[in-house]
Amino acid sequence: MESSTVRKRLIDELTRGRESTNMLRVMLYKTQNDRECKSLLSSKNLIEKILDSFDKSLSILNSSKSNEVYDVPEVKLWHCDGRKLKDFSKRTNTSESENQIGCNKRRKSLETQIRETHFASIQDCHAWRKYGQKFILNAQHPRSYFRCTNKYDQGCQATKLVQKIQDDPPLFSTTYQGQHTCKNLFEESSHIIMDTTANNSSTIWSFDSHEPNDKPNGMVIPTLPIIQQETKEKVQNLQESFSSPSNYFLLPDLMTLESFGEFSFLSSAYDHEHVICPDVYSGPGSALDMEIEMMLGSVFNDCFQF
DNA sequence: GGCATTTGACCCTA
DNA sequence: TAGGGTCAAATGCC
Repeated sequence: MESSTVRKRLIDELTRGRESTNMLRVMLYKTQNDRECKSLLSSKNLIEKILDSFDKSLSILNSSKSNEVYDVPEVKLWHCDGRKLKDFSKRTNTSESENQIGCNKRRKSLETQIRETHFASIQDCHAWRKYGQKFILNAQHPRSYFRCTNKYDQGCQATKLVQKIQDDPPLFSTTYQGQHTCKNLFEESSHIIMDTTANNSSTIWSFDSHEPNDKPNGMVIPTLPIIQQETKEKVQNLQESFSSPSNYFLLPDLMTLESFGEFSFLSSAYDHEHVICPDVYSGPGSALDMEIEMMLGSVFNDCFQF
């Protein structure tokens, strides 16, 4: 089969799967607040579609005799201990070792993880502070450096660097270095809010689509959840309990987003008084959401890197 | 005023 | 020595 055809089929199938997954997620949240569970049957159908997409994609891959033309990433995570790193950008005159981001040539020795996404990573739920930006040799866009905001008060050594590696559709590569050793107050706060929502179901999770053309590859980017009045007070109390104004727990990574100016459509939600990070505002289905996001989201994100 | 971001300079390593 | 990573003063925003 011709490589371009295979590629197109793969993208089509994966796109379908991704759209279905997003729809499923919306349904699950809807079901969460809908005691009648009307959408359960449709959810089952969606799951079948997703599985079908996966099966077809795998079938296409398996039926191809060589993998040299597809450039499908085989490794999702790369480490600095000698395991393979993916070519990070369109460098042409550099050696392979120089293409290994954060490795070999530089001082980094901490464990490194690389993720490529169509957005600048908005759901890791850690507060990051930008401490540098630099144009990298042969890179089209500057690389931004972030450290955990708890670096000094808790000694957290986690850092990440974000680089835009493609314009259309926007593609970012985020390299996480080191583990968070800080106490993640997001997790604590989520428990408080979970209890609240479990009792009164006053939450609205809005996943309305924006303009389709605003999103790369027709991705459905959910709008941020809005907390209604009943939870407002508890969130305010939560915010007041934070000891320092330097702890910007509300949508920390949107700052990252905005630093790239690519997702200004989120600004309205970002400015909303009661908007918090989706991972923070964890309703009863939040664990499932995280799993979906981590498992399916990362899979599809990686698959789109042809 | 306090905080985050920007940016030039410096540090460190291959 | 080149170049990526980090620091810290300057600047801007709220």
